[in-house]
Amino acid sequence: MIDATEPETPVVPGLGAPVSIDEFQARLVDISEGLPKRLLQCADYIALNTDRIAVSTVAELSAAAGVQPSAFMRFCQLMGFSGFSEMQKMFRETYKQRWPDYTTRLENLRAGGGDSPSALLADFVEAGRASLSNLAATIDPAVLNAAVDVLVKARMIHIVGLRRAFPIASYLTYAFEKMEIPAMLHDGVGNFNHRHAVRGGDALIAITFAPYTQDTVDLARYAQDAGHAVVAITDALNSPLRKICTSCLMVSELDVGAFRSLSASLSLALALSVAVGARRARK
Amino acid sequence: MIDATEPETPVVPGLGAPVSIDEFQARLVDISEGLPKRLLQCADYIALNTDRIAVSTVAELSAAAGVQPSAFMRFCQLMGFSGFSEMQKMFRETYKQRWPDYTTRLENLRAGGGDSPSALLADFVEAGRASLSNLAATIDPAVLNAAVDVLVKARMIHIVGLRRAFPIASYLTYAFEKMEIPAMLHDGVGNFNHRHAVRGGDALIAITFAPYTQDTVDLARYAQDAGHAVVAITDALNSPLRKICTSCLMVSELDVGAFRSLSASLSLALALSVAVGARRARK
DNA sequence: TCGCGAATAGAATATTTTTTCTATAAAGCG
DNA sequence: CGCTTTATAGAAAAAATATTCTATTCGCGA
Repeated sequence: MIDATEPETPVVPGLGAPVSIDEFQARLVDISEGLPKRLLQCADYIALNTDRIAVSTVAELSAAAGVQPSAFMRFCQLMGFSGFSEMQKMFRETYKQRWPDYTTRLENLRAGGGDSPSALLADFVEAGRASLSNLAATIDPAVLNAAVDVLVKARMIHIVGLRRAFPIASYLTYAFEKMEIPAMLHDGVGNFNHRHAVRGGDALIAITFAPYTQDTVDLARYAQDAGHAVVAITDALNSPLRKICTSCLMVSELDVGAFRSLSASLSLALALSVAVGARRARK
Repeated sequence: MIDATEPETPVVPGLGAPVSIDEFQARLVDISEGLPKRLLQCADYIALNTDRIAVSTVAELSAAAGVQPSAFMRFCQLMGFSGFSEMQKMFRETYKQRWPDYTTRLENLRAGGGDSPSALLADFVEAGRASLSNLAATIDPAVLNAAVDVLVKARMIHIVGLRRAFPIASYLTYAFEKMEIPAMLHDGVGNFNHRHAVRGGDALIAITFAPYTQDTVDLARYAQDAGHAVVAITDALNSPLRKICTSCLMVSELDVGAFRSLSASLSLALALSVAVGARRARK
C-alpha cells in the first residue's frame, strides 16, 4: 500500500465527534447495528452505564464490559473520538456544570407545577424511598429467616396475589423461574381454580393488601387447612392472612393520593426469593 | 525537640478520612478556621465546587483555586486523605453509586457464609433507593409530559410487557382500571395475539428491558407501522424500542447480583398513569 | 478444507497525572 | 534584629493511565 494515495487522512481524529450527550446517544444508536461481538459488548455496556464514563478509567470500563482495553479503544474511535480521553473529556465538561444532589433533582422535577407529570413522579419517588427505609427498619430478621426456611424446604412453591398484589406475585414467579425453582402462579385466568395442585410438601406464598382479595384469602385458608405451609405478605396486623399463615411478612407502603407504589413490597419479595434460591443452590 | 517523643506518627495517612460526602463537608468546616493563606484558598474553592473533584485533575483544581498543585496536595492530607487520588476515589465511588462488594455478598450467601436474608433485603432496599434517586435525575420532564399528552388523547390504551416487565404492565393495567380509563393488557395468555385490537386513535405502552423480549418489540413495531402512537418504557439507548416509539421513557435500575428490583420502573409507570388519569378527569 | 480478511488479546510504549523533594520565602518569637 | 519554624513554589521522580502495535484467533466464502 502506498501512503501517498491517502495523504494524511487516516482517521481524522475527533472530526464529527459528538459534542453533547444527545449527539453521543444518537451516534451510539446509529452504530449499534451489525457490530462485532466485543464492540457490541462495549456499546451495550455504555448504553446502560453512560454516566460512568466521566468517573472511570478505560481499565475499569473495559473490565466491566468484559472486554480488553484495546477493544474499548476501538469502540471510542468508532464513536468518532480520537480515543478514550477525548470521549471522557466531553462527559467531564458536561458534569462540571454541576452535579445535582437528590434534593435539587426533586426540585427540578417539581418545577413544572403542582400537578405536572414530573411533580407527580417526584411524589412517587419520595414515597418509594420512604417506604423502602421504613421496610428496612420494621422487618424482623427472624421472621424473614423463618419464611425463607419454610420455602427452602418446600417441594414446590405456589404463589397467589391478585389485583394490586398481582405484580408482586408475577415477579416472584419470574424470579423463581430464573433460578429454576419449581413454582406455580395461581393467576385466576379463566376463573380456573388450581387449588388441588397444592400437594404434600408444598408451600404457598399469599399476597394481599387492603382491601383484601377474597380469592387470595380463600386459597390461603384452604392450604392452611390442608396442612401446607403458608407464607403471607400483607400490610397490617388485622389482615385476614394473619391468622392463616405459618409466617407473616408485613410491609406498609406510603401512598400518594389513592395510589401506592409497590417499591417496598417488591423489594421484600425479591429478597425473599433470592434468599431461597441461594440457600437451595447451596444444598 | 526530641524526635523520640513522637515515634513514627507523622500524619497517619488516610486514617479517619471521610467516607461520605457528608463527612467530607463536616471535616471541611472543621479545619477551615485559622488556615494558612494557600490552604484557605483551596478550602474556599472546594467548598464552592465540591462536585468537581470527581471529574478534574489536581492541576485543574489547583489552577482554578489559584494555588500550586503541591499546596493542593497538602490540603488533601489535611482533610485526612493520603493524597489527592484517595480523595477523588471517594467522590467517584459515590457517583458510581456502587457498593464496594455486592457480588461478594451474594457469593457469601451462596457459599453459606454469615450473610442473612435480611442483609440481602438491605441490599435491595439500598439499590431501590439509589435507583429512585437516579430516576429523578435522569428523567426529562418534557419527555414525560409528551408521553402523557399522547396517552391522554388515546381512545384506548394498550399495554404490553412480558417476563421481567410483566409486573409493570399489569400494575399499569390495574391503575387504569381503577381510574376507569379504557385499557387492555396484551398478556400473551394462550399465545393469543390481540394485535388487531389496536385500532385508529389507540395508543400502546410497550415495556421491555434487556434482554429484550421479541414479542413486545414485535407488537410495538406493528403498532408503529400501523400509525398508532407508541410510548416505550425501556432501559437503554440501544434498546430496540428506541427506534419504534413516539416517545421513549428511559429508566435504569441498579441490580444486586443478577437481580433487579423494579422500584424505579414502577414509580415511573405509576406517575405516568396517574398523570394521564388526572388530565383526563379534568376535561 | 483451505485461504483470506477482519477482529481480538496481550504486551510494549507513550503520555498524562500524581506525588515527593528541596530551595526559597514568609511569619512568629525571643 | 536575628533566629527558628512553618508555608510555599517549582522542578524532578514515580505511578497510573491511555494508546499503539503485533501475533494470534476467529469467521466467512470459495
